[in-house]
Amino acid sequence: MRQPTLEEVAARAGVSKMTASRALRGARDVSAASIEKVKVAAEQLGYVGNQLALSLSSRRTNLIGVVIPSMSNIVFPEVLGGIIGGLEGSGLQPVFGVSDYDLDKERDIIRNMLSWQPAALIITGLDQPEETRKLLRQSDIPVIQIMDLDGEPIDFVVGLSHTQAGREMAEAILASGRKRIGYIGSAVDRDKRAIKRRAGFEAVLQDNGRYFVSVETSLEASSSRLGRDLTGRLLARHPDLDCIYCSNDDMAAGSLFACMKLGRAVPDDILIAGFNGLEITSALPVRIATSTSPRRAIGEQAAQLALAAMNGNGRDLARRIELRAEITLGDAER
Amino acid sequence: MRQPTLEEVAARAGVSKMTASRALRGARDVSAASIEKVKVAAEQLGYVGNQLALSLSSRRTNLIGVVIPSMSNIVFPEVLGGIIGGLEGSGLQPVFGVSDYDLDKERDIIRNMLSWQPAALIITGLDQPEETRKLLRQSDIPVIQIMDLDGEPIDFVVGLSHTQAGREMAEAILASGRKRIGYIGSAVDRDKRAIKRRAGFEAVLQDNGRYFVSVETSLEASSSRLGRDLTGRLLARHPDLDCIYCSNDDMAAGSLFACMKLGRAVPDDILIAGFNGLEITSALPVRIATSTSPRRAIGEQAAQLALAAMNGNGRDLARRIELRAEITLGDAER
DNA sequence: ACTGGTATCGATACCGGTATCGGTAACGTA
DNA sequence: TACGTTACCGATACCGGTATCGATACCAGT
Repeated sequence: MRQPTLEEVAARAGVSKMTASRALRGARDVSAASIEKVKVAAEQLGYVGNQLALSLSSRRTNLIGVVIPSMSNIVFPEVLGGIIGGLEGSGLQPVFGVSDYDLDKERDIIRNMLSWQPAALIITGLDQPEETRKLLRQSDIPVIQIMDLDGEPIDFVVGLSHTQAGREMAEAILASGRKRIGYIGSAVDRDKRAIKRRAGFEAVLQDNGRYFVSVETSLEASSSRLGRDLTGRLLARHPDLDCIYCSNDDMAAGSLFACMKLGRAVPDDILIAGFNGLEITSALPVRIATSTSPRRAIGEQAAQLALAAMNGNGRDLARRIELRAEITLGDAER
Repeated sequence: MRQPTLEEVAARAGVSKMTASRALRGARDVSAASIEKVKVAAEQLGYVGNQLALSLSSRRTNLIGVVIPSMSNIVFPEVLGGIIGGLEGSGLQPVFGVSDYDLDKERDIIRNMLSWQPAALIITGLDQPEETRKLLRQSDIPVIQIMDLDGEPIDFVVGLSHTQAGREMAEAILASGRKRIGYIGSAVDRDKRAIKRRAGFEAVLQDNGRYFVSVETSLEASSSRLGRDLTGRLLARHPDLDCIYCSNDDMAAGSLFACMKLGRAVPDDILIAGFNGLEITSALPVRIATSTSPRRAIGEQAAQLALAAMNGNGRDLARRIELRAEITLGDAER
């Protein structure tokens, strides 16, 4: 009554285990007649196969480990969608883990994944501590770090420079004539990439003899609610701001809603800028500025890179793929 | 230079493979001295372990297969978050698959997952065709269907009645005095649960001698942009609507934005109703109606049910856990 | 008739762990 | 002293597949 094994399928088909194995895998050295018999037997028994045995025996798995920091920020599920898409038809199975932006947790997840002997690993960010990096180097499989470019890659990296994204947004905003700029930030202790964007933004401000007029941050994860609340506080203290740079689009949406509630005209009176280019920004009644991160493309490219690296052409592969975030300022009427 | 095996760890520690295995697993029948030696050896070699061999040999895995229809609708990542949370500390590893609302794809994913011998399976919805159900029954592992309650469960089910949710929303809306109600729908061929909500809603309308004044639907996946566009069309034809029921909150947000753009007062002039209770609805400058689906709770309960069912107490477990969506009409000023 | 090649198949040895069970040493007890 | 118990350990047999290699049968060519 258990799941039937290959042995049983073979017995029923009147051939050896080995022949049955070959028949089901479509390998050579089997007669058409045998293939037919085995397929019929497998069908009748509802044979499913055992990947554990397969992988152990053949010493390769079809697993790709993927570690992301969060599930509640839609950006990462979108990256996963890209990875799944990029793996489509390759026969590879992604396995996910969520680190909650916790580097210790990330290490544990990676260790756990390695014990499944994955064919490759895709992890988020470049900020892994030495212990994790050692684990990854020892494992001797392709490691692809995604999302970020600012840092020292282990192996392959696909992403964008967040410092640069912050810098470009600052330049665009300054060019548009905004002068009194505030900042609201979420998860300021954990979200390394938001920190880099802010740093890039502030660097440009400084180069132009400016600085953030006011800053409101929180340890909480980003959300539109948090964006709304921090904006409320920011504007209570500094009603004269003409721009608010937000750690991401969730925050920016909330910031916009706070402005609407206060009767502030966006973007004429005050410009709201975020990051990611979430779908919702294209439906809002007024435009906010954002840089559209190529998150789906990052997933796809990472998946394809993983495939290529597994197939041995590791030598002549680009070890660094830079994708760019595209800025929309939203000053213009659509 | 390969990953070291248990054999090598044992050799280095000067004990047998078996003793090393026991030491690392914390099993009994090993002296403290041996445990120490083995742990040191494992540490020195950077031993990671091989789950494939472990699972094949012990005939049990720590895998829980999870199939969801989409990654781009934030609701499902949130369910996954709940599942991950519910599994925390149990040593179980969730493995995800995304079906894109495609039942054939779902079957293939399930077949693939079964070949990994998971300890349990969590799948979305109750609308699997017979072929898939047969596969699941044969597998002889606990199967937990989530999100929905309207249908015939295979084994366990955790969710809510979408028909009921639609019905309740209709009742609340009618009770608030709305009379001319329109509907906008997304993915109308695939999103079975949205279909059920609409059916429940319409049933109540009918009971009250009413009907949708107008309906706009699309095959596209739900998005705020689609909600905005469909609302635009709806109001162009029927400017006198005093309520729009949307297939979900993404659509409802877009619908709201369209109303704002048109200068319609929400909710006084026109009420927008959605489903899910997405985070964003709590930050909007005006309130929209929604039913908050207990999606994280569904994930958590499903995970706990899976744990319980695996541990053999299958007999005396609730086979059906009903959670309820909580309605917020949003008429009241907050 | 003999040789070599091709197509097909199966026996055997793994893969890297764990389950099981029997063996040995040390210790307590009659 | 003999015996039973307990603590600890390792040999062996798997788990369910695949890799590898040799065996067999059949055919064509000389």
